[in-house]
Amino acid sequence: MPELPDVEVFKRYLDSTALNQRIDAVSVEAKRLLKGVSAATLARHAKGQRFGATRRHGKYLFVELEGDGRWVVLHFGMTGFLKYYKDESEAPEHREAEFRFADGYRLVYSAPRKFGRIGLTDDPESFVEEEGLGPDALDLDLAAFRDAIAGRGAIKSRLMKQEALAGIGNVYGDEILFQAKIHPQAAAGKLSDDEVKRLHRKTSDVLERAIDAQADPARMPKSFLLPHREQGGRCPRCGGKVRSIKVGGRTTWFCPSCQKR
DNA sequence: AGTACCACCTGACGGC
DNA sequence: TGCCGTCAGGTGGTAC
Repeated sequence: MPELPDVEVFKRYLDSTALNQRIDAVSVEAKRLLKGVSAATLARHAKGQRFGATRRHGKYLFVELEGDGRWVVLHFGMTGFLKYYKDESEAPEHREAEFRFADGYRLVYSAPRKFGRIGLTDDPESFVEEEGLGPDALDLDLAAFRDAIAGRGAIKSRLMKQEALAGIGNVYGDEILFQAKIHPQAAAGKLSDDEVKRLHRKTSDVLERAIDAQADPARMPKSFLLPHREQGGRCPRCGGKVRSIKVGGRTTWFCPSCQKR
C-alpha cells in the first residue's frame, strides 16, 4: 500500500499523536529491517529524546529526534503502517519496531511482510542524495517533471522510477495514467507536449486527492480507477471493462478504450 | 539504459 | 474443512 499518499497520511498521523513525548524505550523485533544502524545504536540515539519535526520524501518518512538532532528513517515496503496506542487490545498483530513513551503510549511500526526499512540519518537531504532519489513527486514544476520522465521505455516504468521522481508506485502510477488518458505502455520519450502537461497536472491532482481521502480507496473521488482494479472491474468514465497487463513486471490496470496506445 | 527474472516475507484467495 | 498454488500496492540483485 504505502506509496506517497499513504506515507503522507502516516506522517500526519504521527504528527497528531506521537510528537513531544519523552521516548523511554526503543525495540526492533525485525532486525533485517535495520539498514546502516544497529538496534542498540538506534535506541541509544532515541532514548530520552522526543520526536520533533517530521518530513516526507517520496515513500520515505523522516522523524527528528529532538535533542539528538538525528532523524529516524522509515520506509514501509508493501505492507507497513504505524499504530499509536496505549491499551494492548489495540496493538497490531505484527510489531516490527516499537517506540515506548513516558506516558505509556507506544508508536508501533508494523510491516507484516517485513519488506520495509528502518534507519538513522544526520539529515533527510543528505539521505535523499545518497540514496539517489529523485525530487518528490509533489514538488516538481512542469520543466522538472518533463526532465524526470524523459527517456526510453514505457511511461509507467518512468513514473515509478524512484531515482527520477520519488513517491509513485504501482497503484498510483496506474491512477495517474488513467486520469491523464495515457496508455501505460506509451513510449515515455514520444509523449506530446500536451500529454506531458496533462501527466504533470494529473500527478499532483491524483496524489493530492488521495491524501485528502486519507489514502482510503473507499473515500476517493468517484472518477478514480483505484477501486475498480480487479477482474470484471468497470471503468468509472466509460463503463467499459478494465484490463490488466504486465508493465515492467508489475500488474497494470487500465481502461483500453479511454487509454489508447 | 532497458527488460526479465528471482528473492525477500506473510497473508489472502480461488480451485480442487 | 484443508491443502496448494498464485498473487500482492516495494526494492535490490543478477544476467542478457
